[in-house]
Amino acid sequence: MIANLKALPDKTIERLSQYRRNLLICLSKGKQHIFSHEIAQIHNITPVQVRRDLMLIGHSGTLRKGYDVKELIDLIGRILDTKDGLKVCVVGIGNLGRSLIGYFNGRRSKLSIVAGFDVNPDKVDKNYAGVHCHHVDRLNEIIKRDGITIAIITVPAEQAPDVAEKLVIAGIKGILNYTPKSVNVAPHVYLEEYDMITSLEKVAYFVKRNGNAE
Amino acid sequence: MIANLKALPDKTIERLSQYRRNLLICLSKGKQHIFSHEIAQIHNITPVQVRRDLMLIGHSGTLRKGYDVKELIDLIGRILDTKDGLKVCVVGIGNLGRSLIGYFNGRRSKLSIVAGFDVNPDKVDKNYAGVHCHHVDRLNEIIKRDGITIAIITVPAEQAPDVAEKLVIAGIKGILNYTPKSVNVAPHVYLEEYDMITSLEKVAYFVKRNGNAE
DNA sequence: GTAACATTGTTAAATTTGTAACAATGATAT
DNA sequence: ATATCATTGTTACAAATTTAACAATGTTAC
Repeated sequence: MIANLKALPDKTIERLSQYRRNLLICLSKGKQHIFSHEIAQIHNITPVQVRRDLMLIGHSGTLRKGYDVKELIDLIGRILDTKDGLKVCVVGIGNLGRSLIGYFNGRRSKLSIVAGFDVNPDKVDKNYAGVHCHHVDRLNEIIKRDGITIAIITVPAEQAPDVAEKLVIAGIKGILNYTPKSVNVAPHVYLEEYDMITSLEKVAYFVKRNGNAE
Repeated sequence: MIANLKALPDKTIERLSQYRRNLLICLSKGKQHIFSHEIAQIHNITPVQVRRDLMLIGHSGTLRKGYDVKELIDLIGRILDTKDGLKVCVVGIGNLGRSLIGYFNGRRSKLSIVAGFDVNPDKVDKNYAGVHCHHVDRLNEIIKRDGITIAIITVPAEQAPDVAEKLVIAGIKGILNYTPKSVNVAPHVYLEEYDMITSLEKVAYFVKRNGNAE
């Protein structure tokens, strides 16, 4: 690895992922160079922030010509991706789980959802957008067999802590928990949690606030 | 309104929403008092942060007895909720849209999803978990008719900017955008964006990082 | 009744994140 | 050839958020 010895800020990582996605679209449209203010506009942020992020990853643009789109995509890839990619599983094949699988499939080459898990016998051994669904009882076995390192939890909230525990035992290194129930994991496991209800209540709060202010 | 004249920090709002959800569970189990460190443990945060949040909303606990669960729930309600509630619509009745509707229905009394929209004729005029799906062409009409103030966007990414624009014109006050495409809205409209791919790539980055460190 | 203690509420420090300011630079116009 | 200009890269500043420190206080144990 070249220069990313010091950890990049969380928020920069998030933005890099987003930059890349849109840069790929730009590239597919034949755009070869892009200015910081163009990237900024796409993402509703300031050009300064874009330049700062790119500075942090050590990318240099050309004065008056902007950044080379292809180079930038490659560099972000070297930061975000692993050489051989990582395998992901989804635990809980409800609407949300299926939505994630469908959303993802074929989009990002270096991350791939390779397995699903559910307790419902109607779902077990069926395929969802090309992903095979196993019974949760086989969690440990399949994760180890296939070398899966990342798991997404989309089961009913009550079951989340239990699932998380099993995932950690199975050797999972990163968890994305979409249930409203926070889970505990060993410190070496990276945990990211997101809860849609919270987001909606937050929006509601600010709508209420703006209304009061008028 | 009593004391929330000064805006509360974003993150505090998010946590309040989560506290309340778990406090309701505690209450239903008959627990009447709770300590800051108990709340903290549920949410994987520090007791200090909990106390600080509660300080900000002006709640007082009883020394050595903790916080009165019911009082706290009520106070958070006074901050987050509006008296008559707010109406929400979901634009895009795919897996994610349906997941949100199912997830939400009946859970929070003060926010209710009252309408869905889609372009697919197979979905139009059907019900999803009790929510009627209209054709997107009727967006403006229905939003105004029913007094909907909040919208969740779960359409394919390319269509997000266009949908957002229509929503703003229809008078929506808050938008929750779940597509990877960032949208522009007038400054008086509160916008929250979340992208699942970004979260997953972020988890992958930190998994990679932890691995390298070893 | 007194001392020890657990727990709260608050102020201060540290960290993280975003914004502004501006020098450096090379292309473009005249 | 020179001046102007747009744009980058970087440093310094500001705002938001988290963490630490600790005084205040009422409860419990003795």
